Amino acid sequence: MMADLDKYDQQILKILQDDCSVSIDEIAEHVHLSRNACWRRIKQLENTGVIRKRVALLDADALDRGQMVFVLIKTNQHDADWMTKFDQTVRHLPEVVGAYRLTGDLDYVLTVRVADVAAYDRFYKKLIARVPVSEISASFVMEHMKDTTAIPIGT
Amino acid sequence: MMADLDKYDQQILKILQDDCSVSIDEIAEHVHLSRNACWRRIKQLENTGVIRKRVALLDADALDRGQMVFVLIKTNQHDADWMTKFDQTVRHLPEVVGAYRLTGDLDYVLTVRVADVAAYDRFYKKLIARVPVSEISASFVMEHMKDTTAIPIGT
DNA sequence: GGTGAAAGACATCCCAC
DNA sequence: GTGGGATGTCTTTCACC
Repeated sequence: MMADLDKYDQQILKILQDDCSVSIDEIAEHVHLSRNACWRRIKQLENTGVIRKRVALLDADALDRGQMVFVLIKTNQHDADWMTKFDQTVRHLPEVVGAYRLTGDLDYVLTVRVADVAAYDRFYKKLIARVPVSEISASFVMEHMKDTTAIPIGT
Repeated sequence: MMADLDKYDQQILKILQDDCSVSIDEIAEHVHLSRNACWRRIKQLENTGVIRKRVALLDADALDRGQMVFVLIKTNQHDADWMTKFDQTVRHLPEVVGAYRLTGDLDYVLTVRVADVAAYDRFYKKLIARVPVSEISASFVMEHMKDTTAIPIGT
């Protein structure tokens, strides 16, 4: 799976996943390549899908979504129908920003963004109205110690 | 906490958190404002911190970090010293991309990005060598059903 | 890989409303 | 707050070493 990325590519990626608003000239200066060489590499990284997209990260508090919640879920219905329903439900509920199927004791974990505990309760009622789950527990985030979209490179 | 963002600001933010490489002209066209009005609004959203940063999202597989792991942690040492040590440990371990202190039965959850199960084991050994935890369990992500950095707006 | 040059797109800022 | 227009910077694409 690992594309063959040399140290120049890795350096470029490190910069861009921290701040993609820097100009190509600045990148070229940091990695000690010409502007053109940098540009060509970035284009290729985009075309090969190593760079998936460029997005703005917003302040959740400013948008009244300051409360992040981890929702741990177990099911007793391990059939394809239930899975499809669950899948569609979490995709459509806007509060859900992450949904993962897991190994181990847990079956699923959701990451949910809401304004406050009351808003979570409304979300919870919506969720269980649409798909039955045998066990569900919410853990509210009290402190974000670390939270990055940057993937560790070369460590 | 909620900044007073009108529908124009909200539309602009929706576009940028999905793709920040679009030009201001395109945004202006979509929200039916002049290029200038859009530009001023974006600058203000940046200055007030509603737009925190702009980043490139990379393909974890291409960087050999395709395995995401949720690490659920409980401690029996609820003192400030332990907390400081734990905090510093997760901040310095590059595999950790998210670390959250929670309410409820769990104390902490980490999101970790590694190449595979063997790499997780190496991480696990590093972690417990640096800070004692009374209970720790790893759940490996089998399927990413949803995974977005976009914060739900106006829903 | 590098240079330079040229075209156009783009962000930026001043002005008037 | 809005839009129009001038300006300079940047990206993008050449051809070529």
